[in-house]
Amino acid sequence: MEDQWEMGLPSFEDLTPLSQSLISPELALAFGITPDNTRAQFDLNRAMHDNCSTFCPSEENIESLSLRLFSGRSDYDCSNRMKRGDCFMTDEVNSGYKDDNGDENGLNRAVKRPRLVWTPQLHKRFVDVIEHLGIDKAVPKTIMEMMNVEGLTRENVASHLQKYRLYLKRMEGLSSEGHSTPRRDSAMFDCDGFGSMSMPPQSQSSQQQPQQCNSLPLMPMPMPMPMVGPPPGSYGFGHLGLPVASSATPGYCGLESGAYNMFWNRQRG
DNA sequence: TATCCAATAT
DNA sequence: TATATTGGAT
Repeated sequence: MEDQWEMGLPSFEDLTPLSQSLISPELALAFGITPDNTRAQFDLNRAMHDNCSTFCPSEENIESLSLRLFSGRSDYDCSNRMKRGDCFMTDEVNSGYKDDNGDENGLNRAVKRPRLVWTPQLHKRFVDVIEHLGIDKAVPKTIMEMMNVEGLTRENVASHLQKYRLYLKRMEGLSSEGHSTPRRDSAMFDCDGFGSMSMPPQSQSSQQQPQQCNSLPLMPMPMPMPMVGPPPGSYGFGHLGLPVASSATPGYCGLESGAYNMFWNRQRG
């Protein structure tokens, strides 16, 4: 039961090793990518941060590759973004793209990280960690580290945590108003979408010893991002299993199926 | 300098 | 609405 979030996830064997090239030799050839400048030569951590769709386009998406690669805004604030770790420079593709700064050479361009989709599985892990730590000790960096999810950034977690705290606050408000049952919009943080709310640690967290929490292993296994795309082996989305959405193409890669939206059954009034 | 966090932007 | 980004505070 505690491990339900693992259901449907690829097995370890199913995952493509990061050391393995993510693009076919044919594609590499087509884009003029030599072994010296492929992903395998990058810092693997950096590679894990990439949107797989950027580098593993399905054949039918190849045409939009260059758009997706550089559809982010110009790198006007890149030094800051780099510092915050949410963009990186690439010299990988010379697509002829011309950005706002008139840079035609395709070098040292900032590539915007695709936005993360918090799947129920991912959120479950998030909540597990918070329960493990206790809400008072749950800060973005710690949560990120304990979640042990490849590619997940502190900013991702911070943003989600902010929202989660707002949710908790709202729930507190409701309970203090005498609502015995939370409204259905708590489904937002409903892990499985069927009412098994992941309640905040709050009172339990202070007494809870880590060993007593069996929802997280003490040495958490690295968790790949949930797969939401084509199965491994194809050149579609999902080699790294990054559940990312391009802001330029909302809903791309069938993200709806993994996102909260399908669980969001908000009732007003 | 790194991080947190609330406000704000997208 | 969900998530990213910003900027002040620590």
